[in-house]
This record gives sequence, structure tokens and C-alpha cells, in this order.
Amino acid sequence: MATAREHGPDTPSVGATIYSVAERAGVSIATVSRVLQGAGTVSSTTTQKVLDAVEQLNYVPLGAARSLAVRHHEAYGLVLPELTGPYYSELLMGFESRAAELGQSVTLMLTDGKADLARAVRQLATRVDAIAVLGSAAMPPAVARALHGQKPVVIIAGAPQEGIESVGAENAHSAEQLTEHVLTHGRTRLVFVGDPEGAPDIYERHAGFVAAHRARGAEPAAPVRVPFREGEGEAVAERILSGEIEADALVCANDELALGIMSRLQDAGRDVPGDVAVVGWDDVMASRYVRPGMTTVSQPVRELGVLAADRLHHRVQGGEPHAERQVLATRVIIRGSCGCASPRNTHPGRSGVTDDEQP
Amino acid sequence: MATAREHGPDTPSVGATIYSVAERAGVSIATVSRVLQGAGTVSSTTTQKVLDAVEQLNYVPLGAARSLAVRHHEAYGLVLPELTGPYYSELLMGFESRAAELGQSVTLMLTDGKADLARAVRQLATRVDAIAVLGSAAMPPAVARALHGQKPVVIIAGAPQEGIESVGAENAHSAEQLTEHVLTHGRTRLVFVGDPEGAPDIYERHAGFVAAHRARGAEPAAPVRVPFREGEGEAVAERILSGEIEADALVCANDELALGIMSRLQDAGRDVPGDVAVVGWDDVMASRYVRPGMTTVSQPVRELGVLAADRLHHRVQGGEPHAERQVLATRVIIRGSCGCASPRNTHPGRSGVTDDEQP
DNA sequence: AGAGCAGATGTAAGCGCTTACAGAGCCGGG
DNA sequence: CCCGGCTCTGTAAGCGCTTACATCTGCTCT
Repeated sequence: MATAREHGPDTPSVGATIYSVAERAGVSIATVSRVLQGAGTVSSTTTQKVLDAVEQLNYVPLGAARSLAVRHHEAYGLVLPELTGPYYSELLMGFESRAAELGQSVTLMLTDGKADLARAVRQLATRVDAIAVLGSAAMPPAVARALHGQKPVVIIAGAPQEGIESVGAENAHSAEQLTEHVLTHGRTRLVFVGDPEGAPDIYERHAGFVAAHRARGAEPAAPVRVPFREGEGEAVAERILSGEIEADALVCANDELALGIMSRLQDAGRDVPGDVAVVGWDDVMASRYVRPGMTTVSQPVRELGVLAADRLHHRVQGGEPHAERQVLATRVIIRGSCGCASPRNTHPGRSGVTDDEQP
Repeated sequence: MATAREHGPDTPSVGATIYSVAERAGVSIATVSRVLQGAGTVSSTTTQKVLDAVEQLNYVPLGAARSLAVRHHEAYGLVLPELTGPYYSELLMGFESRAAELGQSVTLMLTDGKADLARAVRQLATRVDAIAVLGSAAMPPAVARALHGQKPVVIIAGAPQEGIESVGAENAHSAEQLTEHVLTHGRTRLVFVGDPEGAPDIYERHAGFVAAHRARGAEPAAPVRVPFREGEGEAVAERILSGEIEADALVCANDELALGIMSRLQDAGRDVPGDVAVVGWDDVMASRYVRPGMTTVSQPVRELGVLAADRLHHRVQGGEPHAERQVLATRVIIRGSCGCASPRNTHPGRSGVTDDEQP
């Protein structure tokens, strides 16, 4: 094998291989490889010859060949449902930056709109050393199980699956804290807006909502189950205006929902938080700009991405998976929409940090 | 080569190769490959045997080996500065979805925070068949040039570089239209906020701003040059409140800036648009939720991503690069912040489409 | 002066796939 | 009954790298 390739003296730069570089530099391909990988010892004059040849031929190594030889893709996969809103983007940024620090590239896959998800994931598994998946909905348990054992997998903010490592942000406790806060404003008819069955995160938040009620000996109302789409907020607002839903405080599963509802209620002349308090989750940018400022919960989403990348790396290096879910702390951000007077919430540019907070 | 590998009858599923599958199925590796690639003809009984073996061994092909053999990575690279705000995410979603349709995976690279950008890009080039880069700042012209000729490259919303294909959204004309609209409200001291030298897009928007003035025989004021960071909006607002900047309308380079300014001005008791009109660019979510609604310009960002992926694919297939920049149309979205009465802008949930628009 | 050794370089064997080509059955028509 | 032409399968030659090992210098040490 490795017979001489045909290469004229003026090989066009495109398609240069390690052979053409070696030939041009008058050395063996092993030496070229050593120079480029910085491994082994190469004299400085030889190094320079090689570098010159690389420059002249405008040589770009073929990653696939290296991967095959070293038996590592040097890439991690990240599977997300989609990218609207700051949540996924933050996560992706954290993941990418850590992966880059670790010398790994990241291959992204979005599940929304994919007809054959299982196929796509399997395909992804083909080109990466490990995979992080956000939410269990994004990866059918069956697929996850198949992959698991083949490649390290970590589930982010999803239902922990048997034997698969998972990481996430804290939900139940902060939700309880947030709900408790609303209750201390004297509200009595709180309603949870969002579908607890829709995602494990939401399930936990709802659990916290329930816990806060129980702690006071109160019985929580049934949740208003709606999906996450922005338009849903308005729809829920209409149901409140029509009297179908009766509440003096709405604890929403995320900010989009909360914002949509608050905005519609205000348009209809309702006072927020006077008539009804509204709180959200995520601390999106808009939550700082609206009046009153949205009381919400900020999650360390970026850190979650970093953590996921770290875990994958650990596993690829041969490390053991964490037996139990790793949970990052969240922070309740109090602004005005919960009923708090918030003289300072009028400086949205200053970010949540300057708002009243509950540690 | 291709000597027999050692594989006990109960080879653990991890690390199964095409050889172990072939052995188990009692066929040659060529047949396994044919079954998996769907190429060539294979009898149904053989196909089934292979599929069974694949299933039993939980075989996941090694993408790198395939890439090496077919001499294609079957992956496109996308280089973005970062991912805050909806702009980049939308672009990425468009890019990913089209790439997926074309059977390509996408490898993402974020430039912010990368110490050695050139190195990172070169590294990326190693693992993909083509690269799309957002904004010229993201890729040093030298790197772009080096890559160009090696791999197809397309620049998205960046300064067109000699010989490198580029795509983008329309700026100058819409900016002129938007500025003209503000001028028709009788405003006379418009100020452009944003750094025209900071990005080609902004440069063009400023050019439109100037053109609208010239068309009326008016002379535009010098732009207030500030970067994009959210905090900048507040800073600019302070300069207005202090009287340092005198204006009755602010044409901002993007919505973040516009929102930050408007919010701060309102906090200080100024009336927007009464005292000063504020318009932005991008039509971010918050622009629909604030009061008054932000007049802005919506770009077909997702389509831009799709287009970029399409162009890369075209080029990888051996197609010719487009000689001139491809430009997608934008849409001016009129809400209340420009001075328009906007009875309907109070339904933010209904999206820009229901607002007054200028075609 | 010869042995021993370290540094520099070359040789060649893979890494796990794809695919051109060849070969083996099997059919029907002459 | 033979032969051309199917259909199906196997053989083997790469794809462009990395890296263990061999080789070759030129020293230093005794």
C-alpha cells in the first residue's frame, strides 16, 4: 500500500495530502505527521522545510483520516429540540466553549422537524465520540438505550433513564420557594400554567408548586395544561378574561407563557400584579424590559452546557459515569409582577443582579 | 491487508466493526456495506442476516472510515460569533435544517472567546466539506483566503471579499425606508445609534439612513458609535438625558440597543415616542412586548441560513460560486415607537404580521 | 578505538470503510 | 446442451493519516 501518488511539481493546492507535502519537503510522511502533531522529535531545519511545504501547498489535513488512525472523532454531539429563546442557545454556548477548550468540535442536531429521529441520532452517533441530549423527548428511550453502551450519553434536563447519566438544573425547590413567595403576598387562588407531563423540568416545577401549598395546608388547583408556544399565553389570558379560569396569581412554566399572558391581560385593562400576579421561569431578556418586571427564576443554563461537555469528556477518557443526577442550583429573581413593590426593577439594563433577590 | 480480526463468538457490542458483522452474518464485508448503504443488489435473505447481525452486535459504523473511503466528510461547518439573541439562533436553525435535508451534519464553531481563531478555523476545515461564516469579523480575511480554494466558503452578512461567495439580507433600502418613515413624522433631529464600521450590515443601514436624509436635502447628524452590548443602550440614554446628545428620533442599529435606550428614557420620565422616537432593527421578541411596540425591521434570518447551506451544497457538488452577493428582502415593521398611533400594536402575541406594515 | 546511547528519520502496518472488478450460479433461447 | 447474460457475492485495493519499530548518524565515555 501507500504507493507513490502522481503529483506533478506544480500540484494544485487543492487536494494536497501528507504525501505531497512530504515529497515537497523531501522527507517522509511520518516526519510530516510528527511536525504537524508536535509529537516526537524533529530537527528545526526539517520542521521548517515541512512548514514551508505545508504553506506552499496550502495543505489542510483530512480529519477523517486522522480520526480513523487515532480512533477518535474528536467531536461531541449535542441534540437539542430547537433553538428559539435563550435557553437552548445558552446551553449550546456553554457546551461549545467547553468542548473547544477540550479540543473537541461539536456537531449539532436539532430534532424539531426531523421525520426519522432515531435514524438521525444513529447517524450522528457515527461521527462523534459521545452525545449529550437535551430532554428525554428529544431522544426516544429506545435509541438512547441502543446508543448507551456504544457511546457515552448524557441527558440534560431530562427524565433520568436507567443507567444513563444525567444532569439538570434544580426545579422543585425553587418552584416551592417561588410559590411560597407568591403565597406570602396573600394570594390564595394560584394556578399553575404549563404541562407537567410535557417535560420533566415542568413536572418538577409543578411538584414544587404543590409542595408549597401543602406546606401551608392548602390544596393547589389543577394546572392549566398548555404547551409552550408563545401564542398559548394569549389563549390562556382569554380564558382568564372570560372567567373560565379564576385566579389571583399565575405561576407559569416559563417566561414566554408568562409574558404572553401578562401582556394580554394588561391590554384588556387588568392590573398586573394588582388584579392578578404573574410569575415565570427562565429570566429571559424580555422579562427585564416589561412593566412590571417579571418575577422569575434564573437557571445556570450555560453552566449546564459546560457540565455536559465535561461529563462527556470524562467518559470518553474512560471515566466512570456519575451514578446520580447532577443538579445545579437556580435563583429566584423577584421583580414586580409577583406583587412586590419594586422601585428598582425599573432599570432593566442593569440585569437581574440588581433586583431584589432571594438567595 | 484486511486480515482476520480476533473476535470471540460473544464479542461485546462495543467496538463492533463491519468485520464482526460480516463474520456473524456469514457474509463478506462488501455485502454488509452494500446492505447498509442500500447500494448494489443483495438478496432479501442475506439482507436479513446482515440486519440481524447488526442488531445483535449493536453495530454503529465508524463515520471516519466511511468519510475516508468516500472522500467526503458529509458535514458542513458554520462559524458564528456567538449565540445571544434570536438572530444567530434563527440562522443556525435554518442552516441545520437544510443541511439535514441534504444529509449533512453541521459542525458549529463559536468565535467569541477563542484565543486562536485562525487555528480553530483551520481545525474546523479539517473536518467538514465546506464552511459558512457569519460576518467578516468572525473570519480574518487571511484565513478566509487560505481556506478559499481548499473548501467552498460562503460569507453570511459580511463584507464581500474578493472571490468569496456571499449572501445577506437587504439593509440600505429598508433603512432608507425606515428613516424616511420617521422623517414623515416630522422629526428633524434624527441620530443613528450604532457603529457603521463595526459590521457591514450596520454600515449599509447607516448608508440608508444617510440616503433618506439626502433625498430630502437634509444633512444627517454624525452617528453615535457604540458597540452592541445591551448595557450600551442605557449609556446612550444617559447621554441623551444629560443633553449631550440632542435628538427627537433615534434610529438604532438593532433592537437590543433600541430597547435599552427606550426603557431607560421612559424610566427617566421621557415620553417615547412623544419626546423622542426610537426605532430598532431585527424584530426580536421583546420588541412586541414593550410599550409602545418597537418599530423595527424584520429580516429573513432563517432563510439566510437555508440559503447558506444550499450554496455550500451546490459548491460541494461541483457547482460554480455565484459571482455576486445574493440578497434577501427585509420588511419594515411599524409599531408605536416611531410615533405612529398604533391601536393594534397592543396585541403583541399576534406577531408582527398583524401590525401595520410597509411592504 | 569501540561500545553505548540519544536524537532524527524512515518503513510499513494498520485504522474501518467503499467499490471496481471478478467469479459463481442460474436461467432461457438457439 | 451450450452459451450469453442475469443476479448475487466475494476479493482486494485503496482512502490519508498515526505510530511502533527499525535504522542511521554522530557523540560521549571508558
